[in-house]
Amino acid sequence: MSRLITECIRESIKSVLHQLYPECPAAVPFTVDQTRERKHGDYATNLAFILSKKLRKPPQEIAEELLEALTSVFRGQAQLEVAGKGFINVFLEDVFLEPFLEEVLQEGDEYGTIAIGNGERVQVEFVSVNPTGPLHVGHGKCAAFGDSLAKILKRAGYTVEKEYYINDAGKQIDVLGLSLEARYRELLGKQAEIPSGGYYGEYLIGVARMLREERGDTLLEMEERDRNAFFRQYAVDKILLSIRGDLEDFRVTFDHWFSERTLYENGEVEGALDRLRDQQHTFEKDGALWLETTRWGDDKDRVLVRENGSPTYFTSDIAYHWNKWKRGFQRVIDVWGADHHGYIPRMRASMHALGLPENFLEIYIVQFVTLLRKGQPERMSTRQGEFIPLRNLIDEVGTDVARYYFLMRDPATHLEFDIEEAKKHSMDNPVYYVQYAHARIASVFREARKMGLDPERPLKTRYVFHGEREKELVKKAVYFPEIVRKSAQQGQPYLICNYLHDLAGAFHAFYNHHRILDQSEPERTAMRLRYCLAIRSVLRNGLSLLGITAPQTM
RNA sequence: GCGCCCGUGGCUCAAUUGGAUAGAGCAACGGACUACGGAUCCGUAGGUUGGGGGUUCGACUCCUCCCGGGCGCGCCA
Repeated sequence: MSRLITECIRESIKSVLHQLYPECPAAVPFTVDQTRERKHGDYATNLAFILSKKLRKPPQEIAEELLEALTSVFRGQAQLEVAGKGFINVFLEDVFLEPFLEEVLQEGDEYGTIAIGNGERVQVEFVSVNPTGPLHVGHGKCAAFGDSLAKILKRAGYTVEKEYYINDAGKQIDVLGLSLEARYRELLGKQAEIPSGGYYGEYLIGVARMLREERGDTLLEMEERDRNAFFRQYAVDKILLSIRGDLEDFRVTFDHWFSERTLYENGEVEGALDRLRDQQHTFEKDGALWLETTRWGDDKDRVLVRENGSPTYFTSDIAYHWNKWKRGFQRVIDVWGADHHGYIPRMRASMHALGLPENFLEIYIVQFVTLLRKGQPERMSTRQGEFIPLRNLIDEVGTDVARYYFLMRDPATHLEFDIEEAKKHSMDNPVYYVQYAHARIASVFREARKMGLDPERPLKTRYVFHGEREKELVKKAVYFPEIVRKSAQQGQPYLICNYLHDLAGAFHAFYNHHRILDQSEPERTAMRLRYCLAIRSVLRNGLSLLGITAPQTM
């Protein structure tokens, strides 16, 4: 389990706080964090500003009062100063960093594991694309995000399960079956037409070919009801198979694939309806059954059961989330494409109607991707067939690059993805920049072994930092657990990307300014090898949270 | 029309969630050790944070009104 430097500093500050101001409540919400500028020290706290309101004294005065006590608490570990209008800056001594550096080396691949999740059971549901066509690039962004978020939450101490919800019921699937049937008939030289609102994509022709190969023309004689059911199921199975294959090549896997149809088959849709009726949140109008979602801020009430007696998609979705609750998850995360954001209010309302806790459902909205190719934007829409399959992107730029580009930004913002730029093997490309740092360390280790040196050998002396660059590098490396925490709390993998890029930069600078392997300076060489070992662990662990490889050579 | 998201150097994005003089990478320009991988490093230039008003010790961040862009507003899923 990795320790957090900021927590360490906070604890020391808290002890002083109790001595000096016993009247203050235990939980004063002050922050300790890295400074933006070197001259402000390594860490700074805004404690004096926070206390100023309670104590009715100017921040600067309070900071001065605190300084003496703090200085003695941190003696030998750090130097302190009051600066600005009341900031207390912390300048760490080298010895302070030593145990944290040792921790990286000891924990290795486990470094960065923290315990904020307390084993809480969390489910992340993402992608969940209708099995009516292949995955496109926008789905790829959702896939990378959900997968990485799950990894990060796991690292932060949550018990995480990943799930894909298969929408294998409803009208769209009926239309899909009919579309496949039309393609099948075409292949057999029969008159056929794809129904309106149907699926014209070429992939269905491929599916139809497989079908012809397996069954010849025997399906034409089937009874209509059986035939429809058969085409539906066949289309869903084959398309799901290809979706699963694409996801695997994108290194995205799921713990569960949950079928919407089973909710109907097991009576869970009825069960959810009963529950909603019992809670008195439904009413009948125009022959349909409604949920009064406006009660919780939706702009309209929503239909649960149509006039013709069949439940809406909304209803099965409520049943699905009720099912998640019954499975014992304390929190569920839904990752949705931006086109579904209008769906949020009714979904939240339905959670209230079921009587579930306020924070049970968390929804992340992933904005669209604009693919650029030589300045030309390429739009995508599943319905019109003018989409770019995720498969093509993987084939063109590779999984590492695609995942990094999807993850390097807040998913709530529109992403510009320039394919030509992403293909360049140069410093334009942040993925390679980070991976190169890792490969470089591997290369240094290969050289070291040739010289008979073992980077894993523990140090016999104390660490000494030769210059600011070295210290800077180590300081950044041991900040990793902090980044894992922030990233988990905010649900933001991009913080990991930014951090890794920054750490790689610090390493490249270090590498260019210092000779690591120097036979005339064996002790310094040993220390630097230890730093490299630590950086390698952090780079590796960080990349693994993104689902990106850490190569030995490039 | 209503709702949600977004607006930061020429381009793509940060800014520790209200903290100190708004930082990086591309692109531009100028440089780097006959040694560990030059896919690297060092430096220069570039800003009224879309605009106005407000809240306070302090605003890119919060409130309000405009402007511009994206998405949504089915008894579809």
